[in-house]
Order: sequence, then C-alpha cells, then structure tokens
Amino acid sequence: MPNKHVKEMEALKEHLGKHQLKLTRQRELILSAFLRQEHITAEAMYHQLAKSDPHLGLATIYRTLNLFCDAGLAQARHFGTQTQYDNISHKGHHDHLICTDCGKIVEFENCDIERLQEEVATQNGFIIKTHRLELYGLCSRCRH
Amino acid sequence: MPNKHVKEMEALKEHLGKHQLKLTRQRELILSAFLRQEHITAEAMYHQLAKSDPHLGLATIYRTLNLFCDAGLAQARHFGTQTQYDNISHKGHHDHLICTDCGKIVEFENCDIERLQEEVATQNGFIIKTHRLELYGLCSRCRH
DNA sequence: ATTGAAATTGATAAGCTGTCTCAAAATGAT
DNA sequence: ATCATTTTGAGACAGCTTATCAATTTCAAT
Ligand SMILES: [Mn+2]
Ligand SMILES: [Mn+2]
Ligand SMILES: [Zn+2]
Ligand SMILES: [Zn+2]
Repeated sequence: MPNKHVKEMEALKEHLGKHQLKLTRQRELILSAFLRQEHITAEAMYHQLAKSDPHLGLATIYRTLNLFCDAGLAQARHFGTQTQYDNISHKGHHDHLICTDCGKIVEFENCDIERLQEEVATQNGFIIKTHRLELYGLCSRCRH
Repeated sequence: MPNKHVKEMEALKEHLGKHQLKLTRQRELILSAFLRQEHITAEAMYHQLAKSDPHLGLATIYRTLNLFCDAGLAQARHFGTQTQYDNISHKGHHDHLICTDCGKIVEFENCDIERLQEEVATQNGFIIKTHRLELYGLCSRCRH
C-alpha cells in the first residue's frame, strides 16, 4: 500500500469500524489497485489482479467495490454494459464526457449546470438527491 | 388504430419502406399500444397486450420497440432495472426528473442547460451526439 | 388470385452481468 | 489463545435482453 493512499485507507478503516466489518488482505489489495485508476469495471480489475493473485474471486471484487461505494470512496456509473466504478476518493462530484468511438472519458464539473438543475427541480416541486449527466460524442481525435 | 396516430403510422411505414421491412399485424398493434403512453417497459406492454392477444411473444415486443427506436418514434432509457421505452413521436428531445420513492417521472426541457453542455463539450474538444440527464429525488408528495 | 422469395413471428435457449449460497478460512475483541 | 463473527472463493442462480430456428405471414411479381 503506497504511502499516498494512507488517507483513503483511513477512510475505509473508519467505515469498517462503524459497521462491524473486518479489514482483510483482499480489501487492502483491491483498494490499492482501485486507487490507481479513475474508472474500472469489476471484470477488468479481476483480470488485472489475477496476474498476482490468481485465486482472488470475482464475487469478492464486486463485493469490495460495492463496499467502497458505501464508504464513499467509489461511485457506480453505467456508461456502457458493465458498471464502471468511479474513483471519487480525492475529488468531489463530477460528470462525464464519453467518446463513443474510442471510449475516452473526460471528467468535468460545471456549477452553472448544477444550479440550473436545482432550478428545474424546484419548479417541479422536486428535491434532488442525486443526478446523472453524461455527454456522448466524439473526442477530438476520433472526429477525423 | 385511432385516427390521431396516423402520422406516427406514416413515419413507421416510411422507415419500413426504406429498410425492406414489412408491416405486420403485430407491429400495428404494438404501435397503437405504445403511442397511448409516455414510458413503458417491454414486459409491462407484454402483460397489457396479453389480455387481448395472449399469443403475442415477448421477443416480438422487444424487437418491435427497438424497431421504433430505429424509426425515431421511441428512445430507450435506463431509469431502473428494466429499459423504459420513451414515446418521443410527438415531442422533441427532453430529460427527466424521477422520484425515487414513488417512481413518478416528470419530463422537462431546458435550453440553458443544453447550451452549457455544448460549451463544456467544445472546451474539451468533443462533439456531442447524444446526452443523458436524469435528476433523482423526491417529488412534492413523497417529500412529506 | 397465385406464386414464392424474403421477412417475421413465437417459443425457448442462450448470453451477459451481477448477486446469492455455503462450507472453509480469516479476523479481531476478549 | 479462544471463538463468535465476518469474509472468502467457487459456482449456482437470477433478471433482463437477444439469438435461434421452424413455421407462418407479407408483398411484389406474375
Ligand atoms: Mn469519474
Ligand atoms: Mn420521456
Ligand atoms: Zn475518441
Ligand atoms: Zn414521489
């Protein structure tokens, strides 16, 4: 576990402590791998980790990534067919631009859009809990 | 087929003609049922139509609703677990507010948001083809 | 109206992603 | 060190949608 992931490790431990959950070798391992990327699917991580840990089960990966979501370190996104687990440990809320050709994902944040969303909700008597904004198109390289 | 659905029927016929597809009793039937609602799942329509047509297959419903998507009459949305087929025949693009408590869905359109989306895309070198904006929360009734 | 190539249908098998089950192993409070 | 509790791994299972394929229907050309 690299030194730079200490803060996230602490956050996980705090969540575990609050919910009578245990810290296992697998959870440490998966956290370390997870924090190295921005978005990853359970299967992709399964294959990635199989090289060093051939007996790590896919179910454990799913369970652990979902645990990270509960702990506020990850967020599940549904860009394509498989769930992408988004690393939100060191950044706040954000939305995505997705290239339908090469799969490139760009994260962005736009306060004006967020404010207008609240406005729309208020006009309709809603109180927003979460939202999902995804822009699909072609990135600069795939456009040509 | 009610008289008021003639325009959509024509749109479907045009799509069929352009793609060497045939007009069948099932397609007419499913179109008629589809146009009576704003959003519906394939299974919901299956059960709805089973009352009058017990032999209409679920696969045919799926195939036909996907055909409507190709023809521009419908749009597939993924609010929950099942695909919702959105009737866009008589309205343009729109986004949704969804109550997580009672499932109520409100459609809205906000040009300012759309414009800001284009801005974000341009800043990142993207050209938007489609987008998805969903606001999840509590409606006025479920808030209390 | 009849023909016949091509498309469609219905029943069901299969596919895909993700969760559940459960015996064995690991954890950690005492 | 003990031992109740949690976790793991392997595979079964579940939910939703698409693929398969023989039988039927459509429709353009007689
Ligand atoms: Mn992200
Ligand atoms: Mn709609
Ligand atoms: Zn691209
Ligand atoms: Zn509600």
